[in-house]
Amino acid sequence: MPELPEVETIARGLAQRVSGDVIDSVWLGRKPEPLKSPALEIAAALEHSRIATVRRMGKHIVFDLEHNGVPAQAQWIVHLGMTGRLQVCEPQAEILKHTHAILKLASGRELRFVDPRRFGRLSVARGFDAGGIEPLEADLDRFLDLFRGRKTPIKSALLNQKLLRGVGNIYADESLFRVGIRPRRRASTITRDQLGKLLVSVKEVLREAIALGGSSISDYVDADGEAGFFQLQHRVYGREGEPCLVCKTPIKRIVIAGRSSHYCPKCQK
DNA sequence: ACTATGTCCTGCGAGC
DNA sequence: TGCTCGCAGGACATAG
Repeated sequence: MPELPEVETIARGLAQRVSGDVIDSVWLGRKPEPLKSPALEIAAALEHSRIATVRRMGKHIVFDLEHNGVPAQAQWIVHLGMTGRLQVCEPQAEILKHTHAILKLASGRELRFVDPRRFGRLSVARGFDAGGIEPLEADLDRFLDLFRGRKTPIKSALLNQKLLRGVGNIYADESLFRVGIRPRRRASTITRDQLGKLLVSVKEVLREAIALGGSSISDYVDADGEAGFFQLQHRVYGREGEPCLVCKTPIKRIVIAGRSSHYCPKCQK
């Protein structure tokens, strides 16, 4: 479900709501499938820890922990996959289907991880490395380096988290539309000048989306249960057959690396 | 080393 | 109404 802007929105909301709170106890669903680290390791790292900060790295949510004011070695890492949600609620709130983890907080509230499709992952790490570079912090030289000699379609390269972290299917399509590059264009065939413009539009799209609280397609909501509004700004994503907002040509949908890809055949070369 | 493809899951809407 | 099909904000493992 969530890409960089959605994860950023969620992490900010969580930071506001649970920073400073202490994790009294942890319940993890019996099936350890959504866990990347052993359940016991996760529980041991979380229980009796104070949540110092909550922040985003790529599409990951990082909880920095501390014990008695001393920063802990371990960090709690949450990846929401396609359908993962973190909800802060009162203990009496109905436990939703597909709830896989419940953290009881000293404030009396609970932090719950809900994920119907189970693509999300919970883990603990030390000095977590999300791989790739942060698009919003990328400078031109490092951005150009990512694509040098790559024959893969530019869309695939943008989605590769080992190169660039945080861009997903929606924002890749939207960024490419804004610079007029077709998603199937081989990365190595794009000029420096065009890649420079691509970096500008990636940043632009991500910043605008964050400002609107992300894109809510079917069920995405932030930590407060609020939907985002960037879906209203989508120019190609999800608009197959509808007229291009610039030239009226019907938007095309093709499949690249198993992912739906939307573009305007006239505006994008 | 890089690239393309299949797989993991559940739920929903479209079409019959 | 009820079924089947295709599709979904992601990331791996595997094969070539």
